[in-house]
Amino acid sequence: MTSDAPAPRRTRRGSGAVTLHDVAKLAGVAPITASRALSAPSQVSAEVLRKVTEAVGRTGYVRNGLAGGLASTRSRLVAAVIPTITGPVFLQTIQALTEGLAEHGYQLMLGQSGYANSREDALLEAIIGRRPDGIVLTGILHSAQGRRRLIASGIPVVETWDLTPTPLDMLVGFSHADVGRAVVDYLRSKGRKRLAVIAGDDERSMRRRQAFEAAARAAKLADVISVEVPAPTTLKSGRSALGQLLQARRKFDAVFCSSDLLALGVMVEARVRGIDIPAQLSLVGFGDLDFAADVEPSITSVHVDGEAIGRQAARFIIDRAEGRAAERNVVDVGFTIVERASA
Amino acid sequence: MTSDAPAPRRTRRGSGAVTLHDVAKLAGVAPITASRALSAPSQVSAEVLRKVTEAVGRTGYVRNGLAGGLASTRSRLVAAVIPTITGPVFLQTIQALTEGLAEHGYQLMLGQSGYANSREDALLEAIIGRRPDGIVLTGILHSAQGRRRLIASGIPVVETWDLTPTPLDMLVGFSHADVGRAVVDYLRSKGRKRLAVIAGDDERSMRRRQAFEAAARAAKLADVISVEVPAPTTLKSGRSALGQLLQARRKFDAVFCSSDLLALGVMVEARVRGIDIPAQLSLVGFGDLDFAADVEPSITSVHVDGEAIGRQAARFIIDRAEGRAAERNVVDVGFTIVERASA
DNA sequence: TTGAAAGCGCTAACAA
DNA sequence: TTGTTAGCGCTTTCAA
Repeated sequence: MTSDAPAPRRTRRGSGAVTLHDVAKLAGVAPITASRALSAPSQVSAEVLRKVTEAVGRTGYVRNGLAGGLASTRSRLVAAVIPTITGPVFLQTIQALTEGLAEHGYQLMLGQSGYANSREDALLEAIIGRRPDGIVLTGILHSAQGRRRLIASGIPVVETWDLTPTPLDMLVGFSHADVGRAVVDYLRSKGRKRLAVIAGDDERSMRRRQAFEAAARAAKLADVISVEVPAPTTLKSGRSALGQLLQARRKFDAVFCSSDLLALGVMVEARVRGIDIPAQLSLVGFGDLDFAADVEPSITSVHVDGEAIGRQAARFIIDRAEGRAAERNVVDVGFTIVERASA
Repeated sequence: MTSDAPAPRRTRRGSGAVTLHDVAKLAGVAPITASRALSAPSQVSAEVLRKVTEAVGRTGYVRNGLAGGLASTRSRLVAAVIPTITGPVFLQTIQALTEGLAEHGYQLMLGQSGYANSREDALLEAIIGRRPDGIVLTGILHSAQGRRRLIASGIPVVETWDLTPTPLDMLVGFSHADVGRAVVDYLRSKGRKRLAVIAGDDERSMRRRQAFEAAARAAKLADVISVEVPAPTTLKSGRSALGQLLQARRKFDAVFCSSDLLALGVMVEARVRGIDIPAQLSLVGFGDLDFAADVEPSITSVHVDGEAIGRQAARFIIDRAEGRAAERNVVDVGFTIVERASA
C-alpha cells in the first residue's frame, strides 16, 4: 500500500492531551455528538451516551475549557477582586462564592487590587482578557477608567458589601451608614453618652464612622472622638488607637471599632491599663468574626452574613450566564448587632 | 457594482469585542504582526509598534486570553488548591503567590478542597480542564486517583507547606517533624518537663504533634498529654482543649498548640481559670500570626515565612512555563521559634 | 437524534 | 522584520 497522500507541510502539536476528537472516534460517533453527550446528555440516545461515557473513562479525557470557552463565548470563569486576601473580612464571602460557583461548574479567579488603586487597571485588564462570565467586586473600584472599561467589556458585574445608589450592574450588600446609626442607637439604649470611634481608613469604614458621628450629633450627644487607622486593621492598631483616645483627655464611655480585630486590640490594651470592659467602657466591634464570641469578655459586634453575600453573588452571575432573567439586581442582606458581654 | 460574492452561508457572531484582527487592520499590518507588537515588542520595528499601540488605544482592545491560550497551549492561568480559605494559615502564601504571578501576567484560580477529600476529584477535573500552566497545592492531596490524574495531565505541580520525601514534582516547605522536635528542645531549655500538646486533626498538625511526642519521649520526659481538635482550629476549640487537659488531672507546665488561634484560646481560658501564663504554664503557638506579638502576654510562636513560600511557588511555575531550567525542585524555607512572653 | 461545515481569536511554523 | 497559512479543540449553525 503506497501512501501518496501529500506529507503534511507543517505540524503543530497541541498539548498532546486526549481530545474530544479521540473520544468521538473511539465511541464511533462524530465529535459534535460526543460533545452533546457530555454537555447535554438528554439530547442524545442512551446508546450513544453509553459509548461516549465509556470512551471518556478509557481515555481519561478532560474537556479543554479554553477551547470550549472560545467557541461558546462562555468561559465558566468568574473573577473576584478584593483589596487583599489578608484582611479577614471578605473570606467567608469568597468561600461561599467559590463553592456556589463550583457547584455549577464555574471556577473562581482571584485578583487583589490592594487598598490603593495602584494595580487596579492592570488587574482589570488581565481579568477582562480572560473573558470571565462575571466579575465580583468586593471593595470599591477606585479608578474611573477601570469602571468605564468594565462597563465597556459587557461582562456582568456584581458589587458586594455595599449598597451604592448607582450600581454598575448587580449589587449585594448592606448599608454602612445604617450600621453607624444603629450602633449609636444601641449604645444610647445602654445609657452610653460619650462615644468614640476607631475606624480603618478604607471607604466603607469611613462611611460607617461618618454616619456614627452624625447620628451622635443628631441625638445631641457630645462630639464623637475619632481615631483613624490604616486599612487593613490589626490588633496592634487597635491597641495604639485606644492609647490615642485616652490621650485626647476627653471622657468617653463607649468605643465602636470598624473591625473585631481592632476591638480585640482595644480589649487587650484596656486590660493592660486597668480599664474595665464593659463597666467603664462599652466596646462594639464589626464583622462578628469567629473569635468575638469566645474571648473574655465576649465582644458585641455587628454581624454581617458574608456567606449570604457570596452565595447571592454566585447566583446572580450564574443566572445571568445561563440567560435567566433576574427578578432584581439589588439585594440588601442587612446586618444585626449581636449583643455580648463587652457592651 | 454588483456583488456576486456568494452570501456567507452561516454567520456566527463572537463576543462582539474588538479583536486583534481589527487592531491589525487599523494599524495597517497583518494580525500576526500586531500580535508580536503586543507580546514581543522587541521583534518589531518602532514604526509598527507605534501604529499598533495607537490602534490598541483607539479601539480599547483587550487580548482574548482564551484564544491565545488555546493557540499557544499556555494559558497563563495558575491554580491554587487550599483546604479552605477561612483558615488563616495559607493566606500570606496565597497573597504572595497571586502577586508574584500577576507581575508576570499570570492569573490565579482558587479552588477549595475542603479538609475532607469530598470535592477533591471534581475540583481537580475542573482545574485540569482549564489547562493551567501550573498547580499549587497547599495541604495534602488525599485521593490517589487525583494524584494519578494530576501526573497524567503533565501540568507542573508545586506542593507547599511541607517537605515530603516523594514530591509529585516541585516542593516548597519545611519539616513539620523538625518543628515538633525544635519546640521540645525549646521548652526543655526553659526548664519545662511536663509537656502537653493541642493539635488540629489535619495531616500536618499531626505530624508536628507526633514528632513532639517522640522527642519528649527521647528526652525521657513524662508522656506528653495530647488533645486533638478538629481542623480548622478556632479560639473556641483552644479554650475547651485546655479544659480537657486540666481534666486529665496530670500536671503539665507547657502547651504547644498547632495554631496561634488555639494558643489564644488557651490564653483566654487560662486567664478565666486563674492560671498564670507564663509563670505556671508556658505557651507556644504556631504560625506567628499578626496578633501573636500584640496580645498580653505576647505569644511565643513558630514562625513560617508563608510569603516566601508563595513567592517561591510563583517562581517555580513561571520558570517552568517560560522554559527555564530550574536549579532545583525542592526548597526548604525552614522556620524559627519567635520567643515572646508566653514561654 | 445525528452529522458536516465553519469558525471562535489567537499564535506556531514556515517562507519571503 | 513581516506575512501566509494552518491549525489549537471545541461548539454553533444549518441540514438531514
